[in-house]
Amino acid sequence: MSFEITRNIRDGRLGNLKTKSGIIKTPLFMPIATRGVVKTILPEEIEKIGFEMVLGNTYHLWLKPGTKLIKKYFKGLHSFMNWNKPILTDSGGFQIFSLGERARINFGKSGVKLTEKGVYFTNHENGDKYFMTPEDSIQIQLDLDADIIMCLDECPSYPCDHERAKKSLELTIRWAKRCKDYFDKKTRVSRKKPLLFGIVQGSNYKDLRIKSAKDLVEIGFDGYAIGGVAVGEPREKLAEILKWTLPYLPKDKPRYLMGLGRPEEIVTGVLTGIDMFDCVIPTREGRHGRLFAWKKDPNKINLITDKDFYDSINFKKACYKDDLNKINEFCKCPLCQNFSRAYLRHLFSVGEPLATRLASLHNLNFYYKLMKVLRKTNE
RNA sequence: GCGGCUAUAGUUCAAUGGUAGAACUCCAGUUUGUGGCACUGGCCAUGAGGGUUCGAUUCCCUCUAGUCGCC
Repeated sequence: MSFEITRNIRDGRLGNLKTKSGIIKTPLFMPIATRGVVKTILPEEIEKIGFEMVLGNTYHLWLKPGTKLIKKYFKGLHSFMNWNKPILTDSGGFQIFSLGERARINFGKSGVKLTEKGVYFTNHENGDKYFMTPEDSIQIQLDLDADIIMCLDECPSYPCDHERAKKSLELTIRWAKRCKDYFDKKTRVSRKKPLLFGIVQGSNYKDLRIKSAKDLVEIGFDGYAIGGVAVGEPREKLAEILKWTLPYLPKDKPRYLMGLGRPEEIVTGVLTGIDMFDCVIPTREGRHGRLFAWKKDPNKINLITDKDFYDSINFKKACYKDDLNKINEFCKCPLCQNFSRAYLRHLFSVGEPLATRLASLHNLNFYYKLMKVLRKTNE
């Protein structure tokens, strides 16, 4: 397990991340395969675009189909979903809290209850009651045979006062220690160990972010994630939080900004020193008709100086009904190579599933190209 | 030709002698460790003419259009 820095981008790094399923280039973006599938997209298509790692979700996969099936009959998520490159699994912490709101809508109450030992929550789809400890989360992720696994954390929403944020991150730190202890015990004899990442919390308070980072580093992880970002705080807070936190994280370990983001936020992240990203934006917005388009040739863009490099266009709009142009002249995806704006708008307007597939493929191509350009920046 | 029925938003349908509602479309916005096609807003209507009435989209008459039945 190592993180080899090969080049510098300003304060950040460009490197190779070694996992048990292979060495992959950073900075990288992970498409989200919550339920063991990047919605509507085949693994071979993900790989063809260039992505080297996807994100699976402990929460969803635990509820359905359950780890018994995946572990016993498939020996892990790779074989189950037919993806043999690296997989990162989220711990489930974020979903228990973010989907608590959905459970509230469906069943009248969120059902989320935190205790020192673990968290009680309600399945947002059918109302079933569950209890998960930090140890459970690690065990599920080991059963899924992920390459990078995350500590169970509490992710408070915004706004969150200082006292609550402090209590929350202290619980997250105690849970992180338990995750690490359990992980070490369970992987002592393993030849191919996954990497275990800790998650920095602390809302948007400088002292708490620093404390969180220091305490995690003291426990010692294979990588460090920045969590609790893009939960409703003002956008300009992102760069601030990164600048507070990153100096306290070891330079020879990968840093992962959880859940982000928009293209310009990913640029900010890379330039500040983030190595890994994941986000629902390319796939979810694609499914809803919004597509990213380069304003100029991405191979000629300087992302350090050029802040206005793309458009985000809603192709459900009637103004594209008779638009015979390609979606984006700079894109090499199947949609842009073969179809018109009018055709895509038609597919969306009649609700054909191919619309969401083509749009997801397009946006994933955009995000991959963005990462590729960022890896070349200041080469 | 005779008789019945209908006429409300771009479309399909509500309601009412006193501010005309909904769904879809359309228009705008939202989506950040996934919501399987979502969410939040917004625009747009009583076929035409006359009568009764303080007031008619509503009741009455004529016309027009559609629709069904009969010859």
